[in-house]
Amino acid sequence: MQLAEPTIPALIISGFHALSDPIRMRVLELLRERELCVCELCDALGVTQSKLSFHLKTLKEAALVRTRQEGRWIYYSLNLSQFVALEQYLAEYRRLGEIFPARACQE
Amino acid sequence: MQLAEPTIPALIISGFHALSDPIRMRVLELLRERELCVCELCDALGVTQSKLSFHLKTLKEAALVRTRQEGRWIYYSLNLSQFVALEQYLAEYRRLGEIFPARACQE
DNA sequence: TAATTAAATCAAAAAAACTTGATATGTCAA
DNA sequence: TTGACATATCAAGTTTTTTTGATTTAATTA
Repeated sequence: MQLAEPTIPALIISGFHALSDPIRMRVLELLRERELCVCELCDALGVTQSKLSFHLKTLKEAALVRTRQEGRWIYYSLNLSQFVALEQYLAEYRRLGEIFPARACQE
Repeated sequence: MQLAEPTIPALIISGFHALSDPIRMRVLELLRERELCVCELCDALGVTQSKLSFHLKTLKEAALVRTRQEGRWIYYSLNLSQFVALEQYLAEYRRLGEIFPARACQE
């Protein structure tokens, strides 16, 4: 992945990138219910530990998840504030629509 | 890119993927001002026509932009409804935070 | 301490995304 | 018509991302 323009924060780009993979999306959807450790996620998703670890790292680097250690387990949970940050980035576009509403009758 | 779970619509995945590249992001930011034709975007971004065409196709397949032909020019503009769709997908996660607020004093 | 388990890391292979330069397509103007 | 221009497409090469299997690290239990 190439470097972003200064105007586009790296966490925004890496956040959207993290959201663009089905396995990672499924991880996030599972974490909506509650925090889960890696082996629970492995079981639920039916993917190898090593593969999952790769995707968890991607999610963590994008700040979409947090981790917490308990004994030898690492529990993953959602970092909602980063979801909000991405949502707000998109919301900037919607505000535009309110300023310049699409003209009717133009396709 | 792998196939998504049935629960995750393809346009959501491809939308986030389209948003994960700096060139495409810059295109979208330029289009916030007004619709632009390909050559205007080329000039503004300083990228080759062929490269830009590749990225525009990605954006279009993700339904983030629309096109309109005028003579030999193709004008690109934002498709705000798809931005809203992505925003709403993320907003589902925020709703969660309201239901299960993060406990204070925990890291 | 030795064995076991959870998870991360690494290197190599595979797959996907992106770039490049050339060519094709369609539109307009001379 | 012919030529010029705007854009899309294509094939080849390059880079990045993802997968795989093996290994490592760290924590726990026997």
